[in-house]
Amino acid sequence: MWRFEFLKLAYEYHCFAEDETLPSPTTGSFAARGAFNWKNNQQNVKQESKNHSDFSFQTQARPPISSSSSMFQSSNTSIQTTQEQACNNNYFQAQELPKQEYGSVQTLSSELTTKTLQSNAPANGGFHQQAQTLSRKSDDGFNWRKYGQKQVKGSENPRSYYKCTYPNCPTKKKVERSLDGQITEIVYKGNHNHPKPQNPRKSSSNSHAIHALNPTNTNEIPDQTYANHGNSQMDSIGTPEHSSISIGDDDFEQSSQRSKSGGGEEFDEDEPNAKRWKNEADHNEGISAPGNRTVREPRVVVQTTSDIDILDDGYRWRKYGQKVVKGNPNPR
DNA sequence: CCCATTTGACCCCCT
DNA sequence: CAGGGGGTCAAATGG
Repeated sequence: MWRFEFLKLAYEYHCFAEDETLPSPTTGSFAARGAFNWKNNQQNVKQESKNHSDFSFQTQARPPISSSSSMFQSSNTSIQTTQEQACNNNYFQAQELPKQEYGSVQTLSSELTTKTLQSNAPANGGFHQQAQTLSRKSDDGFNWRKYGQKQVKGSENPRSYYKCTYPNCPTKKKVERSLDGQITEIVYKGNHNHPKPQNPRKSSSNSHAIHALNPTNTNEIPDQTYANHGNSQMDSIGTPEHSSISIGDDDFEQSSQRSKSGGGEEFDEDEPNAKRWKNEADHNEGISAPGNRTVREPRVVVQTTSDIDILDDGYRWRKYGQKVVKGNPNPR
């Protein structure tokens, strides 16, 4: 059961989604990317795409029965495209906003850290197994291959690096796990340039759960479409990964141009992606917020700093109230 | 034998 | 300019 919550500067819009198949409550953030170089692990294929989006989220185990909460925030880092955000049954697009605004968002949630998640993560064995399957077995419907693991300074949790096994797919993800196996953070990089595999190789139970998602289910988690079909309501799965911003809509090239022209963070296409990803991750971490609320439904929060009141998510929103929330200078 | 994972080494961006 | 550190490579290992 997921609940998406769009926080929009002053007002808060709610879009509810329920999805029993989501692996765990997550907290995340978005960041768009510029060009990057992709090097295939086995073929050493250098591939360039001109746009690239990241989606990072921090996650915590969902108790076997009681569900916890989650939320992710869209970082307005450098996504400069059509400002589309959708919270619907199976598709989600984050909107791009000028980078200047990012700082405020970061400040807004800068204190929300992974540690908070960890502290609230249940330490039961059931979750451990879930965490194990989360990345290794493509519970998100995609196949991932682990290509590295490293101990990151400042965190005692090892970080694993995965890449999508689909040929030439640039998508990667980083998974950080706590010592007990709980996933504390996942950072997605790139858009899948292919549809979700019909039969995910290693995805058994989870994949079933994913496929069980009815496209007509209006409460499904935001979905990520692969780059070439950004606007399509393609077969979707309810995983955070699919929430990665489909800023590209059509293809990487267009997205890149948008990113550069939008005054956002400019990425040199020649720049190796390694550090870029690092920076993005930093951004994401800065804006990521933990989903540690003990509400029944995991909550997804998308924060934008757009000046317009209408969320360009393809849906119409009617403001039905405004309130000053304690501890928040901005009226809700 | 094939494929995925492990893991130490290397690359290179950032400070 | 150099060192730190994150990201990636690729040989070794395991299933």
